[in-house]
Amino acid sequence: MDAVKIPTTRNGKATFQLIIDTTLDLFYKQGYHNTTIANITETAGIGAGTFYLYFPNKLMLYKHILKLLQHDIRRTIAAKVSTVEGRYNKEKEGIKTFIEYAIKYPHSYNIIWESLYIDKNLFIEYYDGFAKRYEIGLKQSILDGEMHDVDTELVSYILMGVSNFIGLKVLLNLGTNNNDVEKIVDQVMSIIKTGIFK
Amino acid sequence: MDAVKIPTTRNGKATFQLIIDTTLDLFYKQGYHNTTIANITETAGIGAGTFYLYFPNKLMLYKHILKLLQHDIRRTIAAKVSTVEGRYNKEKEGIKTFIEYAIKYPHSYNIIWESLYIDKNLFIEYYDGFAKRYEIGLKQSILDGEMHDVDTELVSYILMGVSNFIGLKVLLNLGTNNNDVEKIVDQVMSIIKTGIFK
DNA sequence: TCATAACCTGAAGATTCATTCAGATTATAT
DNA sequence: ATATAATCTGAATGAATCTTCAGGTTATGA
Repeated sequence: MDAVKIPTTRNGKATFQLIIDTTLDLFYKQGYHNTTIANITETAGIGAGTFYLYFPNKLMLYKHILKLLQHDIRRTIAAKVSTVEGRYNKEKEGIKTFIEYAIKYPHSYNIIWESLYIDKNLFIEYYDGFAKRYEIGLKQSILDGEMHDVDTELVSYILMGVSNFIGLKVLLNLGTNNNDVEKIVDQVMSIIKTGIFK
Repeated sequence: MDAVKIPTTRNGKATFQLIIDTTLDLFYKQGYHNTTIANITETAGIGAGTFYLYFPNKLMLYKHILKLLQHDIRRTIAAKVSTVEGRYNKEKEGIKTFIEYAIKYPHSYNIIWESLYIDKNLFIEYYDGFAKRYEIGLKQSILDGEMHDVDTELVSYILMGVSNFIGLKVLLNLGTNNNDVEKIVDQVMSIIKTGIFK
């Protein structure tokens, strides 16, 4: 068996969820590679064998968690973006939501990035998928005349790079100005809008 | 002993270097966590005990390598940037050199990023240091009237984010347009210069 | 040349960790 | 009520890996 086994009863579901919650916390604190199965089961207060009732190994558990997080982060951004009009506002809302998300759920941010060092293909799938979605909106904005005729693929990577590094900065508390997300986002947007050179 | 022991004789230096070269390759191909000491010594064709003659453990070897790479990448960029005049040209040269470096030495790029999941402080030190250097140049450009009065800390993170994600894109061969670095850099610069919105 | 320090080896012990499994408990549907 | 499936346990096995060390080789400087 190499797939995740979904429990059917109430007790089973609770244990399943307990494993996921415990693991989220441990992966965040210690990283994927430094977290052992024994580590997870002991912290969760369950028998070692119970783990294997639901997950064939640590990697499958990671993949399962990654999928959950990806859905959640995308859903959150999509929901927020849909509440505003115009590409500029949508872009701003997207970046803001992403950074807020990174601050609110540093676990997620951390675990998604770690995929690069667990299974490179997971990472590629994630960011390539993200970029492709981005491009759809960008292309529309160009058609609408809201945006210059840029290379949408490149711009989607640029925007991901910007969001991710600002997220990283805020998350790791690098530098000094981390207090006010709204303010940070405003500045980022103004730079994206008009460029930095005279 | 918890430090790296530098060899004194010619043979010693050769073995030391052999360990580093072998490890660079293995870390790149398999990642830090999937690379064992036995793995390194066998590939290098030396006895297991020889490793411990120079490095107390894998982490110290990693730190040593990371330091070497950081110096090299910074030196390379600084050298290139100093050959051109004006902040815009310097910025362009910096981004171009960074991306070229990532393509030429994917090992380095990969190993530096991995620090986030080996020892978070190493990662923080690296990028915070990089940002601080960046800021010096940016501040000067503002004084010279070449650049808008932006938040230099924020802009340095934005520029790092952009370079890193473009590097990532090219490296992982994401998307389609990866052939011509010069062309990519030109587009990136034009976006940074004038912004993306009308 | 030869004493000495540096260098090198790989088998062996120690440790950590993943995974199994026989046996026990619990929930649920009929 | 009870048969059945689902759930749970944790000691035990075994595989992978780190690290040491006693003994051997090589290079170098006096």
